[in-house]
Amino acid sequence: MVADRAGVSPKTVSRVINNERGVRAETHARVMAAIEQLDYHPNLAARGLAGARSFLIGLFYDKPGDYVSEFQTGAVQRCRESNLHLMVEPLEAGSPDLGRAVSTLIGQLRLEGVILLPPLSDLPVVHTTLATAGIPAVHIAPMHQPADAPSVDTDDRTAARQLTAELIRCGHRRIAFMLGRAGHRATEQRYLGFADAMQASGLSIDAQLVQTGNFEFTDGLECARRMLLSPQRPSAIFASNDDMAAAAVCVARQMQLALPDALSIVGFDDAPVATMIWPQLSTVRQPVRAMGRLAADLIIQHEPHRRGWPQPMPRPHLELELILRGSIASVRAHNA
Amino acid sequence: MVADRAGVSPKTVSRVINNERGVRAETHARVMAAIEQLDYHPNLAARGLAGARSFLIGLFYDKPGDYVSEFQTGAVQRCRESNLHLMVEPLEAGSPDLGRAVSTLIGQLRLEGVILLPPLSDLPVVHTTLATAGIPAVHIAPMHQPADAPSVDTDDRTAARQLTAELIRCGHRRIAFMLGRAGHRATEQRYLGFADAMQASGLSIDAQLVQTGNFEFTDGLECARRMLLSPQRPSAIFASNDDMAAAAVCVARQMQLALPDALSIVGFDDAPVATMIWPQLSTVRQPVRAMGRLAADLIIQHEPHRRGWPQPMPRPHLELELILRGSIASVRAHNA
DNA sequence: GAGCTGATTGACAGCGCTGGCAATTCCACT
DNA sequence: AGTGGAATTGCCAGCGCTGTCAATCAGCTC
Repeated sequence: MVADRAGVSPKTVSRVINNERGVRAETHARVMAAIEQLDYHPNLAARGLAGARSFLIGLFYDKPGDYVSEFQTGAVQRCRESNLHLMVEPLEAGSPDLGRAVSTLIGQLRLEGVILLPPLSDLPVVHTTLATAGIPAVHIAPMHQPADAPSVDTDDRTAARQLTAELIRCGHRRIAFMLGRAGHRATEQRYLGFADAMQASGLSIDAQLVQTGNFEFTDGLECARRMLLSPQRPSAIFASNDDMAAAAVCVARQMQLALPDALSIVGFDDAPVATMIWPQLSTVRQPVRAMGRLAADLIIQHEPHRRGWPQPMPRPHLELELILRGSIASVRAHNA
Repeated sequence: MVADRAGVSPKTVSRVINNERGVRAETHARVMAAIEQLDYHPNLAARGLAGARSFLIGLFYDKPGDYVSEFQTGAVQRCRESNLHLMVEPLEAGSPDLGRAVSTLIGQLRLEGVILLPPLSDLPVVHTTLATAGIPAVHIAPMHQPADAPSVDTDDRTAARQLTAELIRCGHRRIAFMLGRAGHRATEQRYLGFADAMQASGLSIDAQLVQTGNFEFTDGLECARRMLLSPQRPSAIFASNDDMAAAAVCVARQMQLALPDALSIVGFDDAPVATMIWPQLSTVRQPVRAMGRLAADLIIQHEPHRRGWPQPMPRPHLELELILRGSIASVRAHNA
């Protein structure tokens, strides 16, 4: 069809579409014109079948949420630049036949690569199944970086250190820390950053003031209560995410504490809730969309050559952005 | 491969996979066993190419967010039951070459159907492009229901009426209303429901107490301020979504109003923020995941026959769930 | 047991494109 | 003009399945 109109063979049209070299400029133009006029769109399935590829990248996630949506938007953007498409697949991290589910997906779709959002990025079944099938996978913020696959991370530790340092700079000495879910890289890194800053300033961490909140708002309520009821109340709370920080705000309010003067609260993620409460949360913004973009990029960079990953294994760390808002106040002399 | 092992022709394997009738039970079992043993997964691209279909449904959205992620999860669930896959595609509602983008997508992917999330569900370009290509589309909560395509809606009007009635039952008489963005079906329906309830109780709506907030938190702040500064302060505020309701909470707090006693506030959507502030918002929960499921279902029901949509055009309305939480208080005698 | 009908099954071509080559064209240089 | 080598282009087969239709088979009837 297009070939006829351009007066060339189908193969030449194929060459133009795939941007192969060795097509005379004049021919190229003629073909492009024909494509344009006929509003021709090559059939992905046929291209895939003939070329033994799929033009598909998978994005596997567990729980839906803001994060997923934002991440996938970034990933799709990058995919488009290379004429690929993103296949989103919710997967149950706890399911017993997760492995089977994954192998069905990759078997049917012949995905060219897969992006794993946490906590899937830490499940051995997923990793093994993918590796066995020879499908390149990029792990997002994994707890344990796989030796044979790249990962995309953010430097949570540094950001947590900086945010803690800011609290210290404002005169806070007793700072409570609310941990996220065990087994998440973020949980570990954010705590380490907090500890770094405390240690650097010669401050001790009161074990009573470190509570585990699993990243959930409701857990955060409980943690905050325990913290604020402790004999020596902290002057600041660092929550590992904004949901829990919001919980701390609620509890403080119920206890009639004047915010932020009587209690500074900071979170992490810059979730929507961070700016929907008063005082607005100081927090750390994650470049989620950029991470999606980068993850897709790693897959795409890898793809054309079909060799292993470049060495050293790419492990980009994206920078986080400190967002200081009204939830931090300086400690008055009598509190310090 | 599988055919050999089962001692049948490839065509019979195909029949089994596609669940076609006319395969003897014994043969069917033999093929299934072979499939199982070989861990065989049919190649989607090949199936698509040969069968002139794609096994792909598109989900087009504009802005990422919680809603999208939740919706798509429901849609994928339904797709899996029919061995289909969901292709998510962020599209810029404002872009001048939106039409071209859509036609490229459907041209390449040969989507079997498309689900349009608002505001895309109201853009004529999208609808026309899809219709021209003969691709079934389901419009989610469109402002104007297209005559030739089904839509999935929620009964916002009824829910808004019920929630307003609840406020009235608690003794509220002066109730302010915060409108969403103009041109959204939700904006209109929620207001109408509010007006229904007011009228049913013989209450008048003070024009000063109806403000437009565009569904944004920041706009909500401004609206709430105007409402609460008005000569006769309302005893309750109905915000068209939870983000704006959260804004009202913030403003009320800054004005030292005791919540919920001095001011009741209700929202809509049951967004995450609804339970992350104090008092927790009374609101209306949208069955987002169920909507995703249903939208996919409509496409899938339509597909096998390749005829037009059934008549009358399916326009399911899902029920919303009233969620009553702490943000509503009864009006004291002296306020009423 | 022949004959007939409907249920199963298989043979074959082809979906729309891309690899792997062979054929052709182009161009610089003798 | 003749020649060799590189640059273009086309031919052919086939990717892994399914649509079509013909072939075969099982179960009955007489």
